[in-house]
Amino acid sequence: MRELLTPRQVAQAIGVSEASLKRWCDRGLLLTQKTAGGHRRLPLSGVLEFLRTSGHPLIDPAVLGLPSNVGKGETVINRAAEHAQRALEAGADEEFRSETFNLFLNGNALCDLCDKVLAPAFRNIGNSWEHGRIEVFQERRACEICLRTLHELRLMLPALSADAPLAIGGALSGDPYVLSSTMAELSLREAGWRAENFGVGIPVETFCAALTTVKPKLVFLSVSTIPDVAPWIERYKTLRAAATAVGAAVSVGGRALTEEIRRELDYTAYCDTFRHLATFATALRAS
Amino acid sequence: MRELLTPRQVAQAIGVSEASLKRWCDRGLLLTQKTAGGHRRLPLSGVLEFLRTSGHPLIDPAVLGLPSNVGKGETVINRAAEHAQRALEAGADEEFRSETFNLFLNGNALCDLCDKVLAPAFRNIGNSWEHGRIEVFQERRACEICLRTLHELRLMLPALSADAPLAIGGALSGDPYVLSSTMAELSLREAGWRAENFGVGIPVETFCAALTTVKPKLVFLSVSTIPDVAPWIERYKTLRAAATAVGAAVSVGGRALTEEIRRELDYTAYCDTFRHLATFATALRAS
DNA sequence: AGAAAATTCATTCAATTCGATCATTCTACT
DNA sequence: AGTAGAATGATCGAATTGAATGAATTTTCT
Repeated sequence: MRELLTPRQVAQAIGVSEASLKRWCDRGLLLTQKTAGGHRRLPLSGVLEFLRTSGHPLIDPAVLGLPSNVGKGETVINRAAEHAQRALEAGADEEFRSETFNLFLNGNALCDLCDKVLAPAFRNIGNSWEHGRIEVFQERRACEICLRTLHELRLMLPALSADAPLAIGGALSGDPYVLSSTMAELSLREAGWRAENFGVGIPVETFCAALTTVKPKLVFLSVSTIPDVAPWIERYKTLRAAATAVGAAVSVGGRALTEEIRRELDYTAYCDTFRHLATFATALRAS
Repeated sequence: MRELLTPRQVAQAIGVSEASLKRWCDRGLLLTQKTAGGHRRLPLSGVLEFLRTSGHPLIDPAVLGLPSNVGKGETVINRAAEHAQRALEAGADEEFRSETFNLFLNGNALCDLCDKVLAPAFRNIGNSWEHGRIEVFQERRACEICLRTLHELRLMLPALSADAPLAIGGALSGDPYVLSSTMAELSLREAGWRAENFGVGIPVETFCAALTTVKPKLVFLSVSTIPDVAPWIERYKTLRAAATAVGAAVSVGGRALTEEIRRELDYTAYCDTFRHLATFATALRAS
């Protein structure tokens, strides 16, 4: 834990503007040190003292332990993934939430957030789990926390325009990974699509029924695991044919889709990343 | 989402003058925090608490970030289940959301909301699905919508007190129904517990590991389906023994727990409804 | 070590909120 | 009907807040 904090960190942690915080420092409400150049530095103990004596609420506790740079730089993003992983494994939902929100509010697109922070974090969590470094409940708890946060981020997206095209999607039966279809849904919503996520374990037949019922312009399919390749490909072909019949595009993605499997498949777009999905969807919408 | 609101925002939202609102704050009718400069800040959860308990109408929901038509109509909890079912089957998420919020703001406890509206609605949806009246995707979409709304309601609960006891829970492997453990989590949080939901498909061993790691005071187990009774009971007994070893209570619930099966089980409490769970948890907390 | 990028500085300015006071409306009781 | 007491809404000057500015400082790279 860091000892000295910048005014910005403290301002964010207690939920006031930097200007007000500095005024409080100058009024002596907070113990303040100064660098040789005149910049304020606030010892953590003094901040805690202030919180105790003034009764001021602590809005964002996680910031007090976090590095100050919340930007878009590569290193920042990498560190964010590690941080997210640690917070998720520890079940520190507040910390994870505030870090994710920071990244979003600092202008990172949701699809990039998913690609560069959340997906890597869960890849690592998956690794930890396979190597027995963490328990299953930690992985499940992490999913719950992340899902909650994603749902909250969804609320922060701008309202859809009336002419937003419809996309439906999810994962076929046998695929238990709920997060990636939610991430795909969010990426599409961010790109202006009315994306409906059906979740995991959707039989192909009901996908086809949905295609004819709600007539989407796009079907997104998240493929995290394929228990048995040959029948899966057959099922996919059924879906693809149904989509083509109603003029819907099909985008597939997910780490189970190896190059070999993809060679067998016919699709409108294969998306390596959620960013790919978003750009593809934007292009499709324009046409 | 804004955590803290200014008196002006709240005054506009509930349709009274700022002067009156400030008097109410000073009389303790609304939970109020103050900035170092003496300005009032009102946490959203406290405002909602006030609205729910006082029955005061909500004039301008948009200010609080709520759906635009909450607080408008008289929503009776009796017909609500049917309405919710229709909206969920149709994928009308906004409609479902605003109706659920209405019920919440009208002072209905979350556990009652789950018991009297959401659970019946999903029972009916399950029936419709079994009789082929709706497609699988409609049921899954309904789950997604409901889960999102539950997560949103979670944000509206007042902050946990520092001494809130810890509860963990979820559903054992083989149980696919995610909603009920989330409802249990919410009911417990409303009752002042720091409830952590691990979700579905938790192996018994990792439950035991969690018991020794995080040392909860309560384990809640949601049982919607039991694929094979005898081994399930064995697994449960392992869990129960581990809980007893660390002094944790065990509450079970769910429609798969028939009377026959319950006779075989040893537990601290069997909860027919989420209301039962809440009252049991409150009693346990008091001791 | 040096340059570029990011952060923080002090200050100003418009908007908001403070506490207090006053006229009006509502309610309960005789 | 009449009145006392309480709650409401409006208004006031003083104080607080948050955003923006250009200059100075710190951090992060090469």
